[in-house]
Amino acid sequence: MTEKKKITLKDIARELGISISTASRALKEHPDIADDTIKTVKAFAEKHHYVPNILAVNFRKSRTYNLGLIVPELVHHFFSTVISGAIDTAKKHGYNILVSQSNDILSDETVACRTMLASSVDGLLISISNETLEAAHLTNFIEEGKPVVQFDKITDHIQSPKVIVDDFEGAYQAVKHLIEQGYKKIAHLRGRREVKNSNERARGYQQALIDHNMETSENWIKDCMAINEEEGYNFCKELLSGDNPPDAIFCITDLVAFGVLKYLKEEKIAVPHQIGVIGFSNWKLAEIVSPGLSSVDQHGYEMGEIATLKLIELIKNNELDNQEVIELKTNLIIRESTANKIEKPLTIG
Amino acid sequence: MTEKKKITLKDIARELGISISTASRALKEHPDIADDTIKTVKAFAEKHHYVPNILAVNFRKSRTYNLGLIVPELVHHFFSTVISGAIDTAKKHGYNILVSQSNDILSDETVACRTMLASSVDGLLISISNETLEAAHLTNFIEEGKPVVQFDKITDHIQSPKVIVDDFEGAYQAVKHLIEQGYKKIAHLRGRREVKNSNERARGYQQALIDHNMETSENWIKDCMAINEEEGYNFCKELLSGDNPPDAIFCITDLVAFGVLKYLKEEKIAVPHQIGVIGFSNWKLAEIVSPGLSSVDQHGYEMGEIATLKLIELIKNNELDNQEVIELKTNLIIRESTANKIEKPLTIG
DNA sequence: ATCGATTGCGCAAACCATTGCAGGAAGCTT
DNA sequence: AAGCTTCCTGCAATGGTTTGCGCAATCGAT
Repeated sequence: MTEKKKITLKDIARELGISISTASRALKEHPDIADDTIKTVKAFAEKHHYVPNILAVNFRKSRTYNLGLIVPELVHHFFSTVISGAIDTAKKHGYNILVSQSNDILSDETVACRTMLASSVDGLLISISNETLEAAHLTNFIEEGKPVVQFDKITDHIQSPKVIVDDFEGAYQAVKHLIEQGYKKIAHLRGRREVKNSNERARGYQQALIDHNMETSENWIKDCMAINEEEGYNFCKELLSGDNPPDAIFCITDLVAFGVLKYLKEEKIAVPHQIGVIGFSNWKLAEIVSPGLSSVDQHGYEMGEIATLKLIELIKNNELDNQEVIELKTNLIIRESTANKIEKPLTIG
Repeated sequence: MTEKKKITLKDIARELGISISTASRALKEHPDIADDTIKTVKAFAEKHHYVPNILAVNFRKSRTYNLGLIVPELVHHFFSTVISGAIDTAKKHGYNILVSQSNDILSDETVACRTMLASSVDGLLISISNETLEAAHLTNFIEEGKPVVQFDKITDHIQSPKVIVDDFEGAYQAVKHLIEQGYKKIAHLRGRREVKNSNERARGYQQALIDHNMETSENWIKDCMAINEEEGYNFCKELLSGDNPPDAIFCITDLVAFGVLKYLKEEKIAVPHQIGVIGFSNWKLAEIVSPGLSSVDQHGYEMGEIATLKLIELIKNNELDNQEVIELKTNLIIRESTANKIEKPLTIG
């Protein structure tokens, strides 16, 4: 195979009759080196396609310019959007991203962390699994002097910057919107009680109801465990078969909302006129299904960008005790599924 | 701040009064080393949490155990599924995956390749962009002695193993299915002419029509350039407004099919009874929309697995001239959107 | 002519693990 | 007792780059 032989600083030095250190410094335009020398060395390097041996550089500097990124699930619209933002941002700053997934299983997450640490990433971006209630595996990073930035699904058990979405406010706005559309009995298909985001959204839901003096009922709140379409379908059925059924449903995420929509369609219950439905996350599907699903956009790409920028900043400054919380605002995206009373052109934003 | 000081072989050697080489060999249970020594060294290493400096090891071995992975788009159901398979497989074999995206732009792809090469991945997994008509950036890899494995979207301009889906057969089966359901005038929203997969699918479409003596028409074939929902919508409109409109549409991908479904719904044209629709790729959405979209499953996860396994194999054997083509069979997934005549329970698979 | 500053460059150590080779020690055979 | 294994261990080089420090030469100022 035509393996191009790579030349090293040593080769340059030998050929040009200078020392290795001079060659090294010349390539970096070090002020100690004469312009002529710099020019010669650079020309020679160029001509012979000199590329520094990155492995040697990494070794010398104890840096890899690789960042670890762990998400619960890779095949997931929101997370892949975040990853996309992270990768693009990292690239801009000369970093690569090493991706791994926890499948929402703590042991997988721990292993992923270990692998990342072993392969010497310079820092870690993580959205924790549902099972992650303590954070020894994350503390390891900090102890090794490698910063961690959490995003979206976070834990307070380690001190690190956190980039999150204002789940409370997003939920509040979603429910407020339902109220403004004239819905009176608003149900919530919520997520697990151990997961902070779920609790925040549930809190937003409740606060909005209270602030607007709306009817509430424990029966209108259902706990989704798996957060999938099927749960949406089943809980919707359950909600509508009880007495005093709701006339609108706020779902923890779009996927659940799709299940709801599916059930309603099967039962020929009109959306949005008989029942309003709103999701969360603004998946690609939300704009594609009909009726279009109103949802709350979480700005995943931006979240990836910001978290990555923050991490790079920490690495550069060797900061390990930063605890900044960056909260992104959500965007209410109004589509047909909640266009109940108001017939005027839909507002977005 | 509590940076644990990492200990090195040197420390072990000093503390135990042996040489560095003995320490190194003891940890590897080298036969030259006395059992007692091995036990002592291991105990000491364990106690002080010795971890070999991976950077030094990489440097010494010129290996990183990192694999590069480049896809056109990250936020994409099929590709994220492939990535998921690749990551899980890599992890099992002690490799990490470095992910990057080309956005279907050649220059981005080239840059991504360069970055990957510079950061010294041990090999590359790539699905090329629509714009990639030559492959100098890929040849670079081979020249550096780093194997490349292509998957899904491939080019014949470099010699490398390729993991692909049998697009021809998948398309053939999809169209055959439409024919069997009694559709008579089958249209095809195809992809770009420069893209191999598109051509294969179009070929499968045509062959199926020919083999079953079906009516054909140039007017029933439309070229999608962006491969999005909008194109599906517009071309569907165009198809149905011409004379001799089709009664079934085979779409290059599910996203296009969703556009088609949307138009049909707006126009209140019944699917599958007036028009049958089938997609390709079996996106998550396909099972969620209603009517459920029939599609062709490409086994993305498996593709990721296989491509990664192949790459690791090449790396281990230092093979650079392998040109094996691994072709995965597709799965026809039948849902409501094509259930025209036949009312019996739907078969899947 | 001397001193001091400045400029340009090289020596060598350091980073850490790996490994070929040499050699010492102990135990065995003749 | 000399010679021969067998076992165990250490020396030292290797990989490529970076960097602190020191040295030499040059130049200007006194």
